[in-house]
Amino acid sequence: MRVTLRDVADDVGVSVATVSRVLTGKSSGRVRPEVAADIRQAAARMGYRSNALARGLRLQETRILGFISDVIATGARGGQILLGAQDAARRYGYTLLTVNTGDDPDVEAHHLDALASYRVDGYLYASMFNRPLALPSRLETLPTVIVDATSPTQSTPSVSPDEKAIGRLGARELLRAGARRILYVSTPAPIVARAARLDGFFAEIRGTTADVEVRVLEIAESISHARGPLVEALKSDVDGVFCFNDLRAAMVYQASTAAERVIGHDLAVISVDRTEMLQQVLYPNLSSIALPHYQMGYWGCTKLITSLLGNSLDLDDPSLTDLPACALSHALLAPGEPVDGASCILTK
Amino acid sequence: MRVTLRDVADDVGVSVATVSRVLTGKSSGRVRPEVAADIRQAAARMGYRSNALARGLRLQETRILGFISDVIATGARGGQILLGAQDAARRYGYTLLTVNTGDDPDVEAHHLDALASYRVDGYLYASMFNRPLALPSRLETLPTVIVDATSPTQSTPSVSPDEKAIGRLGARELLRAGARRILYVSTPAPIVARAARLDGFFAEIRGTTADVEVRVLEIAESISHARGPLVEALKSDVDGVFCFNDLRAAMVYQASTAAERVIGHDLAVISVDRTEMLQQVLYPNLSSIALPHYQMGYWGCTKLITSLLGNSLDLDDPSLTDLPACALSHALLAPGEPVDGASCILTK
DNA sequence: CTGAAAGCGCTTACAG
DNA sequence: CTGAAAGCGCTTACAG
Repeated sequence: MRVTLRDVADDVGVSVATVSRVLTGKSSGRVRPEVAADIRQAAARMGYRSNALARGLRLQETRILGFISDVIATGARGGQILLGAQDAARRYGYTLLTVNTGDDPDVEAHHLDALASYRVDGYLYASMFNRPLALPSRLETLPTVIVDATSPTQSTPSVSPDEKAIGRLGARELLRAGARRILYVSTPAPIVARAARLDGFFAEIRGTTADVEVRVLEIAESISHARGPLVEALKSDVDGVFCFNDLRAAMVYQASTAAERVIGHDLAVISVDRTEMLQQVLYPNLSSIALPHYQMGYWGCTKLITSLLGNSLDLDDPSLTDLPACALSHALLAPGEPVDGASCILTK
Repeated sequence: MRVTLRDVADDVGVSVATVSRVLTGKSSGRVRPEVAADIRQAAARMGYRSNALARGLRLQETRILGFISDVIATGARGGQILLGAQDAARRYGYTLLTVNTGDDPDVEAHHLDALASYRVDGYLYASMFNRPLALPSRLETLPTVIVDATSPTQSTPSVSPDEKAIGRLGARELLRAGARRILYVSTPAPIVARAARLDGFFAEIRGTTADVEVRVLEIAESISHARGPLVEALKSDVDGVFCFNDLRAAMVYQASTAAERVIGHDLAVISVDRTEMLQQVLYPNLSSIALPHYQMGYWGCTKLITSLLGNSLDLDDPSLTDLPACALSHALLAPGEPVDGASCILTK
């Protein structure tokens, strides 16, 4: 039913070998140009589409990559990683077999079986947030790149956001906006980003000559618990707030009303995540440092493919070397001005 | 390098035919039980994993399904469709080849080529929001199910939310909470959901004996434009608000502060979408009707697979017949009480 | 109960 | 410049 090499060969009156040579671009100097043209034309006319299974079987190379994520493709951020990876894959003629484990080892095992069955050439292992992430042992010996996480043993290449740079950047923006008594709204969760952003933040503060006071407040993700402490903290003479993420920034917005502090006037606020929905909803617009999810996906996939092909990354390609931790922003702090970039951490 | 049927056969001392029979479950009464046991054991010991490419080539059936979406897998809601589809696929031994078109015809064409190359058995075509959606012509003759959209020509099976039921449900909840002067905050976008939810809403209102007044206000998605009209509207004697979606609900929350109306006290609010992030951020917790994304994905994928297998849907399976347009909810209107369900619209 | 053989659709070394 | 042939790893009708 589907048209095959054989069909095209019969139509033109040549052998399948010749058709194959022409259609895989191995014909220059090896097939008469007129014949090649005929073949290409017939293939197009007949709607020939090479069978990737047969090709994969023969070549022991499928050009399929397994994209494994915990619960990532579910959230908006994870979607961006997937998109970036997909764009990179497309560019090199690869396709992604996506799979979600829901952080369930049984589900993961099932999916790893499936991916192995389809003989994917390599794996992208994506995490829903930056953390040390041990690869399932079955993947340890296979071509794999970790995205938005790091290998605890450094044995696998990975891309993750430069959390310290994010902290630095946030501090810089608040200082630039004139803030001197800063509230740093953090998370109680012991994740990589908590410590690293705080480090970067203080590193930047120490580097300034201004007299700055910082208070760190950790709040949970539930507004009902966070509200009280936040209102309390905002009632003091705070003039700048660094928010660990947009969720907390949204809480700060709510609390600021109760504390009768006007954001953009009494208070400068900077946050991290650039959540689209909150961008549309918060007033005045939230200044937020974007995490480079798309870029990490793109970089991770390119890294994987080039290593599969035995090449190294093309460092002249700006999409590979220019990995900002943030791009444009509604700049509440200095309206109209975009917030600067900070880079990713690439291993190997 | 990879272990094959041949390897297992040699190890046990039988032919590949016999091994194949045992491993595909076609051995009962056709292979001696002891031999079968030996084979299974050897296969497990050697870590044999059947080659899906060879199988697909031989059987002309790959058990791969193409999951095509516009920009859907990028958002949180789209992720849920994908998850549901993935769970259904896994249950039947299928795997998903996911592809994002970004609403770009060239990208779509490229991906359709790729999916055709891999000889996927069928297609799931998912939309980022409920709309009439014409299938690319190449898919028209292939097994396809549309998810979160409807075929304008009714020629392709589809699942989409029962928007009217959502409108009805919202009205019912507001009435139950005692609201009598209702503000219906809609969207100016001419999409299916706008008209259908409004229809359902008014149908429900007309069915009540209470004396209810409704005012419809359409606002765009930008807080800076919406704020003025919303504050204005809320300053009147409104006692209930139906929000077209959570984004608008968040705007209503903001505006209510400026209008000095207290949500949960002066105002009952019901919304649609159940956006997780906003659930965590809005105070008091937002009552929001969830859209059945996971269920639509699950249903669509099951529908596709059963039609591929020549079966019809198993209507005794509750996960297929019980498709609520909403599930649990923080019920601001009547704290603690979950909001009822409303079903999906399934075609064919 | 079991095996030899054909064939799914490709690619490429080999021969001419 | 071109073709016949082998082989990737399976499954299954056919023969025994």
